[in-house]
Amino acid sequence: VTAAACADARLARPAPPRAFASALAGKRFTGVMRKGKWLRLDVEGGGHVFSHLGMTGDWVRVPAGAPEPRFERARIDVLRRGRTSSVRYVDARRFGRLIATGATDDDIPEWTELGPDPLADGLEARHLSKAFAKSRRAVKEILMDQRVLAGVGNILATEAMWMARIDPRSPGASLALVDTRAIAKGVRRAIALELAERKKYGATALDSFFVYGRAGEPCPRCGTILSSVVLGGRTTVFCSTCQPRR
DNA sequence: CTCTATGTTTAATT
DNA sequence: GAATTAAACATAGA
Repeated sequence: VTAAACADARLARPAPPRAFASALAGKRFTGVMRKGKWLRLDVEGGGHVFSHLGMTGDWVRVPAGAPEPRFERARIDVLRRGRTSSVRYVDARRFGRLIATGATDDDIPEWTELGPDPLADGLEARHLSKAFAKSRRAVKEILMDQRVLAGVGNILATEAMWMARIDPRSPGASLALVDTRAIAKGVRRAIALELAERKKYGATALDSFFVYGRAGEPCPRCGTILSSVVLGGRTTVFCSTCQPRR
């Protein structure tokens, strides 16, 4: 591996620190794991590389020696079976993270504090009950809390609440066990549906959501015009008729 | 020019 | 101290 640009923190712009490159050069990646929106690569001899794509980040593979893609922030060239391939981290808005930890460091708090990943670890209503109990926060904000569930963001949370037929503003503590079960099922279904869509149409920007991004359009279930509110700084679309408040 | 955007962190306020 | 809210980050595209 050879690597250029970027040590840790915010994909620092001006003069990229050398730490990233020196932590990786000549090493081998020995494993990879995903948890929620984070990716963790194991580096031979200890240490990790952590990657989070933020809103607009992406890893793209380009032929060796290809010109630098627009918005490239970091580059990793890998020698494999005698051939060099190049992966570039591109991120227009720079909300992503790319962190190389030293051999003596291990996991970073952003990784350690993540809750269970619904896809990899499964999701039981029991787990959500604990997070909902005693909380007055809006249930959708709790779902998006990465310490509660890893990987559920605005799209999945919005879709899951619509599937569960519950107003996303409902306080966590107001939910009955049946509600919690419906929400757990909604999260699982929203993930399964999105994965199926991606399998079918590839990783291009998706638009096949029931309610996300559809404020002002009729609810696909009952025809009511979909409403929009802001929860935890995120636009939240829901149906005021078939998602009653608890 | 104005508004919004698939996410998280941090400061300020209640 | 806990919880909530606003602001910040940086840029494209409508």
